[in-house]
Amino acid sequence: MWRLDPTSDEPLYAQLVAQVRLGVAHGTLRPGERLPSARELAASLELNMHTVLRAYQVLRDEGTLELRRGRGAVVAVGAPDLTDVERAVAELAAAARRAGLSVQTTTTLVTEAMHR
Amino acid sequence: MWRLDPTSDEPLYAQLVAQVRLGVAHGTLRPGERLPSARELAASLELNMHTVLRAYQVLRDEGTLELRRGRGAVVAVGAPDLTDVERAVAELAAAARRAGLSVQTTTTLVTEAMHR
DNA sequence: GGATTGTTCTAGTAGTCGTAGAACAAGTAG
DNA sequence: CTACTTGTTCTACGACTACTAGAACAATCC
Repeated sequence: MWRLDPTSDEPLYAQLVAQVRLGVAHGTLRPGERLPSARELAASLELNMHTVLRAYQVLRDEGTLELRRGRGAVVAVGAPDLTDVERAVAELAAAARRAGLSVQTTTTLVTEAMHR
Repeated sequence: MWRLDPTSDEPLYAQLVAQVRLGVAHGTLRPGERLPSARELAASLELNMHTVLRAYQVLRDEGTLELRRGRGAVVAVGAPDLTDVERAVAELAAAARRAGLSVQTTTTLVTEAMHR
């Protein structure tokens, strides 16, 4: 876990957010599991504490994490069942690849479909 | 077409890019069709020409548009068949909604699946 | 009580977004 | 050929975001 690409156009905090979301969605991170503290993770990734905290706060605001002083960041309860979702994702990825669509166009289509 | 939201956190040029991509993907914009010139579109949307041109250049770099001086922006050839893709998108949107996933988490899963 | 950890504050640098004006080059249309 | 259109390139500016940095504070854990 925690593979960051500093040259990406995606902000570092957003990369952290995405990886935690994927971990929770895939079951790699289970409800109740404790993540490294902001200072700890920042030190090991050679980032600033505020960068990590910003990611944690985004995840807290969307209900993925619970943050408490002294204890750190804990994965919230209520992990959804993703078997249907993962099958649908695989089918979509295959269809989009056959059609020659870019990743961006595909995600744009998904975003459009979910906003209705 | 051309519905922009200036209050969105998504940049204006990115909104233009997404709309052209969707139009081409859905067949609303057909290969060979001519888009408004950058100055023209900027005037009608009350934007700066550079903002529109930035969107056009992104679309040119990914092969969606062809830009030529004096003629303007033309949709490139090679529009894919999207029947399979659209069915897969609809199924994924439904599954993600049932699982309670956010739009962002869902698109993150799609991006991850297509990068393999 | 002492250590840990999130919270909040100020502050600085770098880069992006959007706007703005201008001049230029290549193509179109007459 | 001429006039017009259109994309290309350049500099410049204000506003905002991303990231880093240091410090002090408050709630929690052991």
